[in-house]
Amino acid sequence: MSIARAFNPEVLSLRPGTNAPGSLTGALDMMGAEMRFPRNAEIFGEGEPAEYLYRVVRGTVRISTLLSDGRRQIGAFYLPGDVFGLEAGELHAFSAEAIGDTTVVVVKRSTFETLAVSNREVAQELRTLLAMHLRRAQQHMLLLGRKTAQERIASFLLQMAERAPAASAVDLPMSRQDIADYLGLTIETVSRTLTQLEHIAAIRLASSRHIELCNRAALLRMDA
Amino acid sequence: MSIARAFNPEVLSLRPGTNAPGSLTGALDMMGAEMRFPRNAEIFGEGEPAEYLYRVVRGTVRISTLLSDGRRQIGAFYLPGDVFGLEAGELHAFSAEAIGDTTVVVVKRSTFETLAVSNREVAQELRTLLAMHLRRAQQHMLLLGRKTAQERIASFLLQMAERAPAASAVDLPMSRQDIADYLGLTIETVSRTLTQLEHIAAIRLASSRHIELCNRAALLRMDA
DNA sequence: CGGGATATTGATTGATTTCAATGTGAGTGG
DNA sequence: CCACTCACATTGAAATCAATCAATATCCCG
Repeated sequence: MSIARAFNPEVLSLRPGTNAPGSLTGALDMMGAEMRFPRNAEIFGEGEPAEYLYRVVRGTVRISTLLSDGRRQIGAFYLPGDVFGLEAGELHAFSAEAIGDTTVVVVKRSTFETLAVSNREVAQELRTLLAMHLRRAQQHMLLLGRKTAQERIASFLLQMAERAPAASAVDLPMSRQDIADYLGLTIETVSRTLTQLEHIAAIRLASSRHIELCNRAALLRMDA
Repeated sequence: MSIARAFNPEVLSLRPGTNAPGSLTGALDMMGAEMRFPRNAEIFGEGEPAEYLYRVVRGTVRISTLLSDGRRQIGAFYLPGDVFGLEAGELHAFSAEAIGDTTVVVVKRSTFETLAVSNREVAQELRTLLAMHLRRAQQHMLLLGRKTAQERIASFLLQMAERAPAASAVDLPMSRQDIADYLGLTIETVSRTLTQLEHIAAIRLASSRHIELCNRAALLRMDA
């Protein structure tokens, strides 16, 4: 049983609203219950009913699926501000786990669907959100399909940098294994490729989780 | 300039409606202008404004993007009945081409967006459609990430079979190159893997475009 | 019956995986 | 404060799968 369902979000205290009513993320903040998940806790599992919509407040979330023999594909990482948990059908196609201690706000999906019926702004936002997820999935597809290890790592670093406070360095919340499973590589290849990028002075590995992008142009060139 | 814009769909004669008003595909059929594209014609190009929504009537469509050095990734194939052309932003992230002679119906996106505002059924359908595309993209991601050539081909064949009239055989509208670019493999690997599957009697290559699935269980086992 | 595009098959190369060992860093308890 | 430990990361050597290079083969169409 996932931790998400061990609690009942509805009975948790509501947090005071912080912004525009009517907007989806606003509604999430206003009506959402805050939940905390420790490192590696499951937020929802593959195949479980998709009852809630989530927004990351602090920490990082990964969604993933397992192949029968244990190979894992990570579908996306969600950073603070990201909304996740939207699904095509009634069931989650991926499972979601906290990477490191993570706080999310949660609202019932049905709440939104009700809202969307009367509130065209929310309906529009739900569509925009879905479209954004679709675009990201397509981008990820491109990355997995025909790129070399070096290109994948370069794309990944640039992608993370886009979302980082400082564009010239990234703090990776996830392990090498997570990166590998996201990029369709092995942990060894990720490690080797990073060292290789350091050798050509495209990056600097300040520590294993903190990477400085010394030569953004070089990375962009690799991004193909 | 893409052929799609060489015509103006609005001046083409409207076809009589054939079904439920209010439904999205119904509206597409009713209000949509029919357009024909010869083999390999571009329906829309990457980076062009996403002004229309399309539905395949006859034929097959592929959406693809090119990497800088010519590598191509096919994002999806659309068969008769499929709706495509929805986009996150204002611009197409992929280009779309007809595989073989193809007929589509087209409506302006703005028409739908107007409709969606007043008609919650259409709004709901747009969301469902987006969600379906997202699910497919995620599925495709899985296929590209950590699967062997054999697993990719098996998945692909099963996926095509699901949509075929007879589940025990598939007629492939696309070339080996298209399959390769969809699966992130080379044409040679696709070809070799198909012969290999024939050798183990999982399939039979009646002709290069017509494949009989002799042993669905074996393919499912490979699907991992 | 060409002729060009499409597909298959073969030989070889090469990138990434796999197997294996070593290194590093954070947290714990002595 | 240091030694210990465990998880995580890096590095090395060998094996493997798919890509590449190259040659036929087949199909479709005029």
